[in-house]
Amino acid sequence: MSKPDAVDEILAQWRRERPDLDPSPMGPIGRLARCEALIRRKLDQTFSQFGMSSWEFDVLAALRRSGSPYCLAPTALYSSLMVTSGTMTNRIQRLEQNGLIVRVKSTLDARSMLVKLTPQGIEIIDQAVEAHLATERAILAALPSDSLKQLDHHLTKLLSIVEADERK
Amino acid sequence: MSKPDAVDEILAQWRRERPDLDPSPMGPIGRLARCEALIRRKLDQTFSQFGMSSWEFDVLAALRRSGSPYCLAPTALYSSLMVTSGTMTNRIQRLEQNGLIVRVKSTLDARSMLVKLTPQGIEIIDQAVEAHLATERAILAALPSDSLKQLDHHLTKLLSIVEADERK
DNA sequence: CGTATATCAGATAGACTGACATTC
DNA sequence: CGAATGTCAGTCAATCTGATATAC
Repeated sequence: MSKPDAVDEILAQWRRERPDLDPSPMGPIGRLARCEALIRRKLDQTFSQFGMSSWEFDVLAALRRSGSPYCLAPTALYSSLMVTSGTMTNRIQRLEQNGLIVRVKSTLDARSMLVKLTPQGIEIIDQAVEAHLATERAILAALPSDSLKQLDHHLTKLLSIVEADERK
Repeated sequence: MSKPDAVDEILAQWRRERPDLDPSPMGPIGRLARCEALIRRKLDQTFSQFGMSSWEFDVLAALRRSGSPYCLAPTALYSSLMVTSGTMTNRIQRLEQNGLIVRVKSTLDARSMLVKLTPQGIEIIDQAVEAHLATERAILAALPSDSLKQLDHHLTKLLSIVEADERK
C-alpha cells in the first residue's frame, strides 16, 4: 500500500530489539504526537505574523468567543486553558502591557477581577482567527472530506476516553 | 448521538460570534491537540516513576531501539528528535552525569562522538519502555480494535500530509 | 472558620542562538 | 577552502511552587 513512515520504522526497530513486547500501541499514539507537533509548528507561523504566540491567541480567543462584553475571570481562563493561577496572572499582565486587555474589578465579588478585551484586542483576535482558520483549512485540504469526517469521529471518541480518564 | 464535548462548545461559540466564518477545521485539529496534551500528561506520569522526563526517554529509547552496540552520533539524535545541536549537547551531558550514557570518540570521523548506552542505561530504558507500553495500552484499551485501526489509518494519512508539507 | 480568588517573588527546566575549534 | 560536527556560554520564554492578602 503506502510506504512506511517514521513511526513504522520505530515499530520495526522495537520488534527486532524487543520481540517479547508488542509495540503496536506506539503506532497511533506516536502518529498523534507527531501530527500534533508538526501542525503546531505550522499554526505558530500564523500566530507570529500577528506578533503573538499560541498562548496569547488562546487567551484572546477564549475572551472573544465568550461574546460581548468579552469578559472572563482569571479563574475561568486558567481552568479552561489548563494552566496554574500564577501562570495566568503572568499572562494577563503581559497582555495588559500590550494593550490587548484590561483588568476590571468585579462588582459581584470583590475578590474577583475580570479580564476584558480592549477594542484593539478585539480587532487583532478577529483578524488572527481568520488567518488561523485559513491555515487549518490549508492543512486539512489534502484530506478527502470523508477521511476527515471519519478522523474527526474517531478523535472525538478518543478524546472522550482520555477526558474521562483525566477526571478519575 | 453523543453529548457535545469541549471542542463542540468552542465551535458553537465561534458560530454564534463569527457567523461569517466556518470554524469547522478547529474540530479535528482541536481534538487532536487536546488528545495529545492529555495523553502526554498521562505518559509523563509513567516516565516520572523512573525518574525521567519525556526527553530522557526519547534519547534513551532512540539508542536502545537502534540495537547493539547502542551507539548513535549526536547529529543523528538531534535530527530525529527535532532539536538543535546545542540542545542535544545539553541533554547528552545530563544523561552522562546520571551514568546512563557514555561519550565515545568515533574512530571513523575524528570530528564525531558517539553516544552509547551504559549497562545501567540499557536496564532502565528496558524497564521504562515496558511500563510506557502498558500505559499506552491502557489508554487505548477503551477503543474497539476496529476504531483503533481506522484511527491509525487516518492518522497515517494526515501524518504523510503534514510531513510532506514540512519538507516544502 | 475554612475556602476561594488573585498576585507576587523566586526557582526551575528546557530550549535556542551564535561563536568557536576541529576535522572532513 | 567551504561544509560539517560537536561544544560552550549566554540568553530567553514560559511555566510552576509556595506564601500572601483579601474577601466570601
